[in-house]
Amino acid sequence: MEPKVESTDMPVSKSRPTMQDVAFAAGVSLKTVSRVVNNEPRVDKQTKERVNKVIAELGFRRNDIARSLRQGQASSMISLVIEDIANPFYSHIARGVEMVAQQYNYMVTISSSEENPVRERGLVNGILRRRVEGLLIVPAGHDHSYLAAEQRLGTPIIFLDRPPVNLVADTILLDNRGGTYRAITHLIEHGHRRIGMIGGNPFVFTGAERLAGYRAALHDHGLLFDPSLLRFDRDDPKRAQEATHELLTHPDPPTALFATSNRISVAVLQALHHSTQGIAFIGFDDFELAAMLPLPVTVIAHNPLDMGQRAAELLFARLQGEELPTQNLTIPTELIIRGSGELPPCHKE
Amino acid sequence: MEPKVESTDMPVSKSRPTMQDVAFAAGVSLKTVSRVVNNEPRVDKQTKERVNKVIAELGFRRNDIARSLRQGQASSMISLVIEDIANPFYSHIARGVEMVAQQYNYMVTISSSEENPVRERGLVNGILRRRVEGLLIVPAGHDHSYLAAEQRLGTPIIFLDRPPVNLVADTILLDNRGGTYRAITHLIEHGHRRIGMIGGNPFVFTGAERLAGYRAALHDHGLLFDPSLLRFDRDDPKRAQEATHELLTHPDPPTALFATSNRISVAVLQALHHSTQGIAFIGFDDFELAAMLPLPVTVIAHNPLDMGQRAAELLFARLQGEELPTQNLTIPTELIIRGSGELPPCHKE
DNA sequence: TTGTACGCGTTATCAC
DNA sequence: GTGATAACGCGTACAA
Repeated sequence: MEPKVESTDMPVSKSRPTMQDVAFAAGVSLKTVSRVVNNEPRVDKQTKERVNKVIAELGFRRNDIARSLRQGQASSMISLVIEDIANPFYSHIARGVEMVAQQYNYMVTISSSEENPVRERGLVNGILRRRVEGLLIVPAGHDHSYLAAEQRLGTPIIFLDRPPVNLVADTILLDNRGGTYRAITHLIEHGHRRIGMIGGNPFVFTGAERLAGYRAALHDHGLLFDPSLLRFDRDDPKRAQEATHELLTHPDPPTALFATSNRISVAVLQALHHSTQGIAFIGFDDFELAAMLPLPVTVIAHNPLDMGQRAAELLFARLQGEELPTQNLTIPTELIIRGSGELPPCHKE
Repeated sequence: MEPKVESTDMPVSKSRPTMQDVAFAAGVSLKTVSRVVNNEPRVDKQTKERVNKVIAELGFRRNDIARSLRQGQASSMISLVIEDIANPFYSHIARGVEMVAQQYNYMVTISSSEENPVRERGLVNGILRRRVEGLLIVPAGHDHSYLAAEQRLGTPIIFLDRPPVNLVADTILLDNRGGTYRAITHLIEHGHRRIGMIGGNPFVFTGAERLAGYRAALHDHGLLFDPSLLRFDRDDPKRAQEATHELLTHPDPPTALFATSNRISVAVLQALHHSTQGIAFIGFDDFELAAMLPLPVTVIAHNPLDMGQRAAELLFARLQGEELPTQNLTIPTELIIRGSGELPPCHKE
């Protein structure tokens, strides 16, 4: 296909028109074009029209890279680093962030760290080299002291879902411990004494907090903590299903299960699907269709979209120079009773 | 050149260290620092070490904005414009795009158009002003001729899920018509003669294609096309549920339903949840837990992550100068039989 | 109202 | 090996 040549006296070149080109074609100075482009007040009506016409003809578009270089650091971009955008928890956070960013005419870059500290650091370095104005991060790494210099230079950095390590920064967390405590207590109140828990990495902040909530609930109700009822590092669906089977065939099996994330919940429920044992179940994180399964699923729910919005709002407040002390927000959780968490203990036979 | 009034000594305060600062502190020239930073070959081992030490001390980070200004348009960023990142269909596309982009050390900006042409255009303009190197877009607008100039300047633009209007560009689509044809045929083969369809906007490309597939399947099997069995503009869950009830209470009701998207499927299934009528159902798009509902859901499935990957791969091929004719790819769909689509017709009583 | 000169932080060119 | 100088495309300060 031949590119269609348009009827201009300017040759259709392969290079992008600049303000200089526009100025030349309109017979004005570069600065005048700049004024028109940026809607500055003192420009003659006719000059403005002529310039705008040329801009349209040439298909000129302001180069925001050059602009932000000149203006300091106004790249009008912020970045979000999460674990995996395909996970609904993170995609809802991303949506919340983006909604706020659009109000400010900012773009958002989104990168998935895949829970890999090395990758995370590479991503963050790339982001900062591009001089984005702010960073929202769900950290995977275990040391964020390397961000201190960046913070001092004025780049707002906000941690979501997990706190920073070796760094003081704004942080927005879920009530992991309280939510889990609530879930376990709920099961205990329904008569359960042996409650299995299937989770991810127990050394990651959220994992540790949820484990702490589990232990606290047992302790406060005078129940024994039995490590043989716990399975960790089960973020992989296959491994979560294996864990489920292990617990079901435990010599003294649990009568209830608690899963610490949406992904794990789904895998566990799949494993339980063909089981005839009516085992009680509660999961951390709500998920679509939880209410429509044969046995509707009781969950600890929260609002990740809100989490993203509040994080972004805080970021923009800082970008606009508001002087706030370091913020530590906690998003509340809620027990949604649907049926699976209210089953009574039912011993195998 | 003479007056070097600034930066006599003093540790860095509020301003970001530049190569100039590093050069001064290391007692070398600007260019030498540049060589070290970019790992250029001809630098003395010792000089390199010294410079690197100063870089670490000062916390210097290359300014990629300035770099890309100088280098032409190497912003190392591409952009993805979709309808809503919180929708699993789009978040999986995004994941696929990002996986490929990471291999090339590119960042991805993601923006949600919310199916609004005006917003879409605003987003695209902002993206192009920032001199992003390539654009992947699920278009909402009905005229993309304004992108022709940008294309000629060499920016690869790839359309996903829907084709461009008034523009020739690479396009990656689903087999909407074929998938729908397959679903409807499947229902017909199971004895259905009256098949309801609940969809979104029938004038959007995907909607029109799916409707065409529906009509073709009916026609090829000698069945009458009855418009009273169709409901459109039901992307909103509430409205999809209303549509379901309308069809269930139709004087001569359908014995099977087809929903044209994941969102609509979920809403329809919720509406059917408390219905006692055993109506057959197939949905376009697979979704998590479809297999685990009381009546496992038969769907027309496809692979959005693959769609994102292939789009991104095509984009990078073009960025690297490969001269290909305009590509028109189609992602295949697959009928996944789970039970809901195999119910026989069951007349109300 | 409009134009000139310079600087933003980096890389390319071409000397030394 | 290393360094001086000129771009890149735009905005700021100030002059005309």
